[in-house]
Amino acid sequence: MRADAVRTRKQLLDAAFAMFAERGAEVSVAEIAERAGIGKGTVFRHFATKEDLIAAIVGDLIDDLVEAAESRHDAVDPTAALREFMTYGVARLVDNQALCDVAGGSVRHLDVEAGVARLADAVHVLVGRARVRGELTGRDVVLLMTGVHKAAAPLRDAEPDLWRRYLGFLLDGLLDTTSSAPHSRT
Amino acid sequence: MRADAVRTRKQLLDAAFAMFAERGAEVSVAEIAERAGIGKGTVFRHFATKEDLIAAIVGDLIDDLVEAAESRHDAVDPTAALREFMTYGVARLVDNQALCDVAGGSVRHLDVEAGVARLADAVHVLVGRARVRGELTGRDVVLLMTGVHKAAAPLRDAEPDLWRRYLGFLLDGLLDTTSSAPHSRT
Amino acid sequence: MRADAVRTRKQLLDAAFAMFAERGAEVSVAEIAERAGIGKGTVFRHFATKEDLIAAIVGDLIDDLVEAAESRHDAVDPTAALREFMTYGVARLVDNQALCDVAGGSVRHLDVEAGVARLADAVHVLVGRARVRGELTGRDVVLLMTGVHKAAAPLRDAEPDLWRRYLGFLLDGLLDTTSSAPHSRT
Amino acid sequence: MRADAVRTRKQLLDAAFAMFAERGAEVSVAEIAERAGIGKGTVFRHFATKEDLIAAIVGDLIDDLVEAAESRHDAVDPTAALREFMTYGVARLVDNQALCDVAGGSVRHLDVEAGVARLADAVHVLVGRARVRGELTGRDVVLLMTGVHKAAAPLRDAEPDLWRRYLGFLLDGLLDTTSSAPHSRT
DNA sequence: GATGAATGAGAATTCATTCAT
DNA sequence: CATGAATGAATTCTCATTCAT
Repeated sequence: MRADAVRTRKQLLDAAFAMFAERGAEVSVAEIAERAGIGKGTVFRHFATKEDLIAAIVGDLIDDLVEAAESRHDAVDPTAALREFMTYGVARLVDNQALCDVAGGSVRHLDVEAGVARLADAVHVLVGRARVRGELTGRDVVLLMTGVHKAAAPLRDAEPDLWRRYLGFLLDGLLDTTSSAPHSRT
Repeated sequence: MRADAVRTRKQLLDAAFAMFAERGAEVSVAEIAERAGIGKGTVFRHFATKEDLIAAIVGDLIDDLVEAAESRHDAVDPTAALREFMTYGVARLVDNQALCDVAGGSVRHLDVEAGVARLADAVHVLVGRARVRGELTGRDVVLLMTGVHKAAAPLRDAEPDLWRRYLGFLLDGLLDTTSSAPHSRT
Repeated sequence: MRADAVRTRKQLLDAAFAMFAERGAEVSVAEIAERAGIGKGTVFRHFATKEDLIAAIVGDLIDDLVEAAESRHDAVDPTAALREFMTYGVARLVDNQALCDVAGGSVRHLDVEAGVARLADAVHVLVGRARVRGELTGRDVVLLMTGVHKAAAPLRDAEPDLWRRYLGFLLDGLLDTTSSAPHSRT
Repeated sequence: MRADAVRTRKQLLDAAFAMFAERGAEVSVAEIAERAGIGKGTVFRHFATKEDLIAAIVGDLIDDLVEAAESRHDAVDPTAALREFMTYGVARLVDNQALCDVAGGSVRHLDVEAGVARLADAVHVLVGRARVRGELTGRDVVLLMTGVHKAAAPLRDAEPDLWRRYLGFLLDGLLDTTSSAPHSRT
């Protein structure tokens, strides 16, 4: 890909990211193109359909979360690592509210589903090492993160930190708190 | 209202309920009318706008939940009552998947907002009597219920009971478990 | 026709007259029915189509004007009579602004056309006796009256009497002013 | 603007002009698009709303009249100039029958109102120099022109030149005829 | 006879997508 | 390659008219 095409693509992704985050999937391609400073046709040159564009944006978000999970695979305190990861992840979702709302289910896209699967795997490793009550899969954690976000979303403007309280409730139910220093008794 | 009008209205509400539950507020009035076996114009005779129709559907759901909450106001075991109510409520949301998605906030309708406020009040009484950890309002409980539902929603078809596990996690974090027999120490 | 049917018809005509006068032909049959305190179906029992109803209303106006013209057929001062008639007629049109606006041409109805023809004939007699410049038919006078009304109509609210000035201009051009006492020199 | 877009726009304006002239503002955008041989969406690409389209059409007509008035501001015989202008103006209205009907007041559009104000000003200069009876503003002249047109409009097809007679009546009432040779007495 | 419930043909407008320039 | 002009299906909503009760 040529240098200017790369730049154009970045402008497009930045604009789409920002607008989807602000207003959800309802934003029109025309608005995104305008904000990106490019023509409508150019959007479709990069992404065959609007859904492909959304999938690309969501994909970037997922990639970021995968990295966040993997970077904690060798954490000294795995339970704290899981807690940190979930906090980080929900914060990301909150940043992208409407976008998540989009990813929540209305988007049925192969790339997204593959990304979610990768994320679930990466998180599963975290879960496996952490001290959690009962059975819990990486996929469970991913779903629960979206649940925390969506529970707090209606009041995002009024109480931007509400999700932290809700995540706290969940973590209290999920984690074996004594495990916050799991190796100390060895 | 005439007998045939009552029947038509019921057909309309049933169709709208089912389609909103399946596919959310995105379904068009035309589709609802077709499924109900009535004309487009008839929908608007019963509900002046599409939003009014949605509000009516959601309103019925909310009324049911309000009643479910109020009927437990004098429960002998208030903590169990809250648990029961939340279980009942999430089950109702699951029945109406996308509809909840609608109630979540995307719909801005006076009737809905009033209903949600009533529900929060009714639940607040339950919360006040139950043994819960820390501060918790009726509104928190309502929001958390939608969160549980939405977390499990993507897998509703594959694992219809997933929400029960997720609700269990939350309740573990929320309730003071010893309170399941609150009077035992008297 | 039974007595109550007569009463119903009068309510309908009164309501239709008032609403057409206020807001023109755009008012819906439903609104007229409501204002008349009768059912929509009853409107169509009396008038097969909305246009028939409009024609009836306009017809009443025309009948009134025909009478106004005929009552002056034997006036002592025919030129003054014509002037009076035109003043009376434009005033009637102004009362019914939007209605006239409707009758102005958009309505193509046999009854209306017949009424206008009768009116033109009745006015023609007036014109024939008055001292007017050049050729002038009854139909000309009728059309000119609507023209005066329509010229002033856009400012009806701001300057309710503007039409009197405009009618004055026209009469100055139309009438032989010395004729105000046409028989005095005999 | 691209060459093909210019052509499309012209087709659109021509079609809209003709159809508004024939049938007034009631014609649907769909019909205009069909007559222009373009898609419905293309109409809205050029004019955001139907009212904008109407305003554009009427605006062109008004601009033409403003120019016609201003070009006569320095006429040697001001009274003849006013007569000429009014003749020219009514002729333009006759070309656009229903369109004028639109401009008459039913359309409430900022651009149109501004244009009419400009026209009234330009005509006022003409009136100020002409020898007219009594008080007469530029706005009066504009309104009276529409009145002449509308009076004759119902018979436009049968007697296309009827408006000339009616304008003659009005001018006889309006103008001080001796002024047709204003310098003769010097 | 009266009623108002039901109808469905439009109307204006939006927007993802295609394609000529 | 990039552009934005053109498209037309889809959407919400209105209203004259019909007809079962």
